[in-house]
Amino acid sequence: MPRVIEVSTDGALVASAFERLYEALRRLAPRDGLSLTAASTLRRLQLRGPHRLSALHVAEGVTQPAMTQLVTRLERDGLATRGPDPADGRAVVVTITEAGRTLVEQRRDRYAAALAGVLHGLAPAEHAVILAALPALERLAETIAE
Amino acid sequence: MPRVIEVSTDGALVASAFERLYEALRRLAPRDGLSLTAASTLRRLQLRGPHRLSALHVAEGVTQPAMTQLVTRLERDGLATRGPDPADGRAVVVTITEAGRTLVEQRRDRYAAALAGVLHGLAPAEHAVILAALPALERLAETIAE
DNA sequence: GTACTTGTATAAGCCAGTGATATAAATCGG
DNA sequence: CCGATTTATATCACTGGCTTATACAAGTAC
Repeated sequence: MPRVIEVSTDGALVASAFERLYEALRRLAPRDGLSLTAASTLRRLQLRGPHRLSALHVAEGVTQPAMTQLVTRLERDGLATRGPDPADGRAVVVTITEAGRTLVEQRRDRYAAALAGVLHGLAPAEHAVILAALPALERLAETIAE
Repeated sequence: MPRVIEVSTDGALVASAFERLYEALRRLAPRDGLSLTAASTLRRLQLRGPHRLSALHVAEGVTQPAMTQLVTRLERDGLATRGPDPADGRAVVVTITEAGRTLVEQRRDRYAAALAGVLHGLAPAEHAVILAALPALERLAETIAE
């Protein structure tokens, strides 16, 4: 049974806690008709600017047809636009619209408000230890994202 | 602009970090054809025993037809079974199968291994501060789940 | 026992993903 | 500079997973 005990124990501990946290965060997420991929793609477009469609499909970990269809829906809903790439006639450049930015900000605001409410229900010490762990958690996320 | 500054600032901080963490964890999740709801439902059945279909749909936050269909797929895939409720002729009791338990455990193991690998890449101090925050994060998850 | 309520199922429709394939633009070897 | 190949995107057919609306059978209340 023993095999790299320390690391695998930590992994199991963290996995168990993160499984529950993930489920909880899923329930906290705003229900405004954006799929997880749609929300993530919009955030990416807002934070890091226009992307080629192929860059988006790789970054979001979905197939290229899935991203083509997602961009079509985003465009139809006025959240993003397709444009040509002056440097490559085959490529499509996807850009977030003002409405898209507004939606991303609204989602973040609502999410933040919901989280603030929940944090409020914790003991000050619990609150503090979570705040203290945030930089490490962001590093963890960064590491996973490669 | 200022409105309950302290809490809303914490909420925004935590929201920003959790948004990224959530995305990262989503990428880390095993791709074995189980939807988020399917995985969550199986975990619930494993941890807390058989449930009536109506209890599952409420707990998982989906509509009743969605749960009927999910249970149908779980049954078809041999991961759960439908049974009668001796106390109520209308009700259906859903029970996880051995194959279902095995799948849940495999997922958790793979998830734990992946997380352990990532944690390994962090500095010891980061690792430690995350471990220290786990109980508070579990409490947070509990609070969200009501 | 009729009327109401509750638990589940069915139907129709949209969104979101897949693999296979098509097509146009770019690149490359001769 | 031209045919062959590669690259970027789109289209097609299909499945899964969710929704609302509705049907129906079993329990409950009078």
